Amino acid sequence: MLSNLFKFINQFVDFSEKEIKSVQEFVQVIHLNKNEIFINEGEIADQIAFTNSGYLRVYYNYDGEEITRDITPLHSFATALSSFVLQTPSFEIISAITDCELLVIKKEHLEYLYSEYPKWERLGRRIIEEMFVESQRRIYSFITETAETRYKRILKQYPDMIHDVPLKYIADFLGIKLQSLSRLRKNINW
Amino acid sequence: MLSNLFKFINQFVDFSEKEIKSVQEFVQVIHLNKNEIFINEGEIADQIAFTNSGYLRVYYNYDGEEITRDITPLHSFATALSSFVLQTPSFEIISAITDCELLVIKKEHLEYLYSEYPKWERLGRRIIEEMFVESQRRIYSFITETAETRYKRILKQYPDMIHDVPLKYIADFLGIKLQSLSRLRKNINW
DNA sequence: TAAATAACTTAACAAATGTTAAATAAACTG
DNA sequence: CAGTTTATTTAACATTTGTTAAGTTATTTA
Repeated sequence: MLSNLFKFINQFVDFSEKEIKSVQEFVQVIHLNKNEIFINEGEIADQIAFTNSGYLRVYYNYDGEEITRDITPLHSFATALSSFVLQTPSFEIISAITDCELLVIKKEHLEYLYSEYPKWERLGRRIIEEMFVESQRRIYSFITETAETRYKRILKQYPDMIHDVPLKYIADFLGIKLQSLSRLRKNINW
Repeated sequence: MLSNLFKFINQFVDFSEKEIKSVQEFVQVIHLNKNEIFINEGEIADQIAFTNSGYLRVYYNYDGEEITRDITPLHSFATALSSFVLQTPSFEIISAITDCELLVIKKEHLEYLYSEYPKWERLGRRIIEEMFVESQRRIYSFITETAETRYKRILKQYPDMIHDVPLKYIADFLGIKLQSLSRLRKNINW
């Protein structure tokens, strides 16, 4: 059940048997059905999820419309980040695009692990660093690439995503409208 | 000399006198003239800078052109992040837009502080979290806002920047061409 | 200070993306 | 399976941004 998580974690730090054990009492497995909400608007995000299976999306309401800012790839972490970090009410909503199995840990438990096990603090920092690098990469792609190139990049980087995630969410993720994505797909130049 | 840095640090953690002292032996003050390079392409970024005064830009060569991905606000941290984190050759270049005074710490010293003082690890994590939140905010603005709105946001968020930073860099930062920024400034709708 | 370079603006036309409004296709639900 | 909802496509026209090629203004340097 936790093996994907451990595989992920071991990319960043070497955990002893005991340190690995330390997580088990805090991690909770939850299942979300498609369209179920993990973190709602106005709530203070007190949990972070590792996606064991399925896709989540991070979106927010803007002018009466839902705008998807992020789609979490498989086996990655997701939370309403600014709410989680600053403990302020979330303007972001996180919900399940497909049925999901999540490994969830509460912020207070994470803080406990941070203070009790230095390697956990290190892990937290390394994961955030990694997410930050990816986020910067995405900014690059908004600055230099066309929507078509960004779309091809998704196909390459997350080939499974296209099967399970509706195009309207992918369009948002790319920063264009659904209709523009549809047109772009038709005229795509391989 | 270090007071801006301490002010910045104390937003995130409470350092004791002794912990504050721990930084002083590792922080080096350097001055860059306008256009001088702090981290070059191909180099492995082994330092991170706090901008005590002046503006840096992070850019890279793309198709023979320089593309500015980031302009560091005053009193913030800058490095070629993915190179610094992964210790791989940097494709990014960091250079001084204006004369700069930087407080610089080497990665090895930072790692030492991380391992020796848990609060430093915490500080590192908190600062990265903060940078990550800002980076996500920027992705939002690429997805939902027009270039005009993004430009107005810079004016509001960093009112001094406009005096010291050439528009060509700001245009890159906004993800548009210089000429488009110029047109947008003319037609701006307040 | 004159010449040179860099920064910024303008304009005409091209390309990309948005908007509105529909039609079709696919997936759910009773 | 029929009806309904959701997903996707298409098309015409509008708006935004890019491209190219100038020009003007400001700043730097000999």
